[in-house]
Amino acid sequence: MNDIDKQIANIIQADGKASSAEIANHVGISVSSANERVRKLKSIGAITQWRGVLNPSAFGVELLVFIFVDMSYEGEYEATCALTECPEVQEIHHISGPHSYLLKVRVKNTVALQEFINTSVKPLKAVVKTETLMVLDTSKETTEIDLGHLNKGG
Amino acid sequence: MNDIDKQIANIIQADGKASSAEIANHVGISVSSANERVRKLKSIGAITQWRGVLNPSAFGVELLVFIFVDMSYEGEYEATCALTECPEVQEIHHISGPHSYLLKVRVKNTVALQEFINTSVKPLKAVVKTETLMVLDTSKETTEIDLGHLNKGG
DNA sequence: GGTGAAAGAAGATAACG
DNA sequence: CGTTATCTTCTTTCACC
Repeated sequence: MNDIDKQIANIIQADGKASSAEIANHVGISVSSANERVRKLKSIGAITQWRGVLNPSAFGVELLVFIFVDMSYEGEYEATCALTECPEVQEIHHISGPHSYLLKVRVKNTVALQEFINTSVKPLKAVVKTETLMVLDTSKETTEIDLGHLNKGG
Repeated sequence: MNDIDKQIANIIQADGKASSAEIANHVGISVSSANERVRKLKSIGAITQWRGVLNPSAFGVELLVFIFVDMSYEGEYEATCALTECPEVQEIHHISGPHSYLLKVRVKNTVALQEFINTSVKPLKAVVKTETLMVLDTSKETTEIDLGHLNKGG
């Protein structure tokens, strides 16, 4: 994992459709070498997947919310497993602070949100309390990580 | 935008490397038709981009945090613009409730977090207060949206 | 909208320097 | 690690239903 690998990863995380030729040109190596590096980055789990990103509202999914979920220790594992299975749940984070978990959830509308909370969250044994934050507007949303100055702070 | 389009979008959001032939097979149309539908989904903005997803820890980015940012109205726009430019910031959501904004931020470690808050957040005029939630563990993280039962709740 | 065929581009593999 | 050659696969385009 040297600087060229990071450059390649950076290209791919910005454009999943970048061809091997484009990658090779940008980092200044041959196509076959670029191919080999991408293969290796994938095999060691540095690049985990390729995805198309959809515009939720184009599919009628208009609501984005974050939900704090407070859980008791008993049944915690089962609860997170159940939540993982919910297609509306995009992210599940175990967090520090007064709340146990933070969920990122996308649903069609408030009716669907109500239904999700009532049928998929509240029935879980471990769930003690929930607190929902409605997102009014999202000005940035990317999966890109900062590979620009990895020496920062370390 | 019919059912076949949604099926195609669903395949692509799960696997950005799915070939036209694979897509065509799965939805039961010809390769050229599948291609045309993908082109159209892209042109109408239903599919916004293709991305490779990196494993942050493979690149030394070990910390994920959510930061509540309270802002005054004055300078709010400039502040969000400035935050948008920060590579550490993956998401910026304007939210309801006592806090103004919720940021999703990835940095190398606590030192980098400290530096980010001190140099990129606190100096912004509109920023009144911040509250940082540390993520201890992430059990699910995807960009996929639920296209399975779009009639839910509507 | 959909199909199938053909030409061009890109990917994967292997031998060699 | 780069080059070249080869094989395979995907994409794009076009004429046609």
